[in-house]
Amino acid sequence: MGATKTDHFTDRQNSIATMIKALGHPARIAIIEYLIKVDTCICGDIVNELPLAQPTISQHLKELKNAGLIKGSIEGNSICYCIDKKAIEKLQDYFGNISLKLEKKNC
Amino acid sequence: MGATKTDHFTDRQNSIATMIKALGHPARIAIIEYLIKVDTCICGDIVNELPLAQPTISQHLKELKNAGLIKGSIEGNSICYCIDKKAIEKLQDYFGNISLKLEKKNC
DNA sequence: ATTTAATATTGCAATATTACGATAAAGATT
DNA sequence: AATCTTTATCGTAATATTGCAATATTAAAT
Repeated sequence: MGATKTDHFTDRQNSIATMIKALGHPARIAIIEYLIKVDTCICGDIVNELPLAQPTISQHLKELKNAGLIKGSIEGNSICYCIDKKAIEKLQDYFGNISLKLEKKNC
Repeated sequence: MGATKTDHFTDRQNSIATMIKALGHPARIAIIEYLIKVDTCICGDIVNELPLAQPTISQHLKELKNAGLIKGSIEGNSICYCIDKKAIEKLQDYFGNISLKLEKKNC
């Protein structure tokens, strides 16, 4: 095996898991945190910031983009990346809702 | 390769990524959501609920536990699992903080 | 038109993850 | 004590992820 059985879970569960999974790597956390700091930047900036090779950064950016966490707009030669606020809000809502539901419960 | 270069990121980044990563799988999302619904339960209940074999569920529970997202207390023969509120709050805070920082920015 | 700059893609090796059957471990039940 | 119940662990196959060198792509600059 090795393949996640996505067909056995709801679309919503798969969708939120995909989004969360994209953030479940320190390099991608670091990219997001760097983007928070600088607002927008190009791939090369991140390559200079993090100890990973350019293709690796490019791959991580692709994953973040596929998950909807960042947006990239072509700016002549380079691509200007930034965080998609809506995605972060979605995650915030998800965990906020869980917290709310847990308040009433005890364990 | 295939091994994450954890040594190149901060402890905080690695720690939050580990926690988030643990939730980045639909089965574990489903387990957490089931736990929210029933408050506490034993492994067997989850095995009955989800379309995965017992060893697979046990493995997912282990990962959630290692990440600090759930707690398990021995209850005679079985183990009573429940969500660790503090962990969820930590995640909520993390995304809440990001949202806050993003409010001031535009992209 | 050539060269330079910035990203993406390809191909590949190393490692990690997912899933499950078989089995072990440990307390409960008879 | 023997059996049942519940969960964990081991072993293993299939697949996915991570990381990078080499190369391709695309636009800018000369």
